[in-house]
Amino acid sequence: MISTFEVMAEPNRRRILELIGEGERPVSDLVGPLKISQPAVSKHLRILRQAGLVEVRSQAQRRLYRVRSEPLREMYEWLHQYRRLWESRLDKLENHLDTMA
Amino acid sequence: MISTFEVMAEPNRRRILELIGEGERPVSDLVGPLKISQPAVSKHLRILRQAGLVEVRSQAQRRLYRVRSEPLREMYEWLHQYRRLWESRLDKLENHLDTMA
DNA sequence: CAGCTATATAGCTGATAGGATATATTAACC
DNA sequence: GGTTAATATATCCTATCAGCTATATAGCTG
Repeated sequence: MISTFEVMAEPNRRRILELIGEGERPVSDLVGPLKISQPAVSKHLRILRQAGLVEVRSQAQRRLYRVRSEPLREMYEWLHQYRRLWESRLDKLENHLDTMA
Repeated sequence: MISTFEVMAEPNRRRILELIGEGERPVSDLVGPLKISQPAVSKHLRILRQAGLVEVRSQAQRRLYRVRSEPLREMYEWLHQYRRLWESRLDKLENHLDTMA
C-alpha cells in the first residue's frame, strides 16, 4: 500500500484534500479548479481512496468525496517528534529576548 | 525548488531525518542503517539540503548533517488545518460515551 | 607529496508516475 | 429502452526518480 507521505507528495492531490476539506464535494467540483482532465482527477481520487485519505458515497450519478482524517492525524503525529527542534529554537529566541530586556 | 512534501515522500529520506533527528551525524553513520549505497545516501542528502531540511558542517573529512526544523514546522502547520476533522470525530465519540453513561 | 579516508558528482538504466484520449459503467429522465 | 450526465477504467506515452558503478574531490597522515 502506498504511504500517506507519497500520496501527499502530489500537488493536485493536496489540492483535492483542500477542496473537499470544507465538506463533501462531487468530482465535477474538483475538475475545474485543478487544471487536469476529469480522468486524471478520478485517478487521483482512486489513489487517495486506496490510501484511506478520502471516502465516497453515491448520490444518483454523483459521487461525493470527503476527507478521512485518520491518516492525516498520523502524519501530524509523526511530525510531532520534531516539535522539540523548532520549539528549542523558539526557546533560544525567547531567552535571547529575555537577556536583552 | 522541490517541495517539502515531495522530499518527504521518499522512505530513505524520512529515515535519514529520523537518524539525524537526535543530533548531527556523519554520512557514514547513515549508510549502514539505510540499505543503499553511499552515493545514493549522498544524493538524498543533497536533495534534503536543497529543500532546506538539513544543514551540514565540515569536520575534517567528515560532513556532519543535522535537521533544519523550519520546513517540518510548516508542514505540521499545513496539516493543522485538518485538525478539526479528527477532533470532531473525537467529540462525537465522547458524546456517544456520554450518552451511554 | 603519496596514499588513505570520507564524501560528492557523473553517467547510465529500469521502473513508475502522472498526463492525455478513448471507452465503459451507472443512474437518471423522457 | 434510448439518450444524456457523471464518473471510472483502459491504454499509451513521456518524463522523472532512485538506484548502481565508476570516478573526482577534499582533507588528513606518514
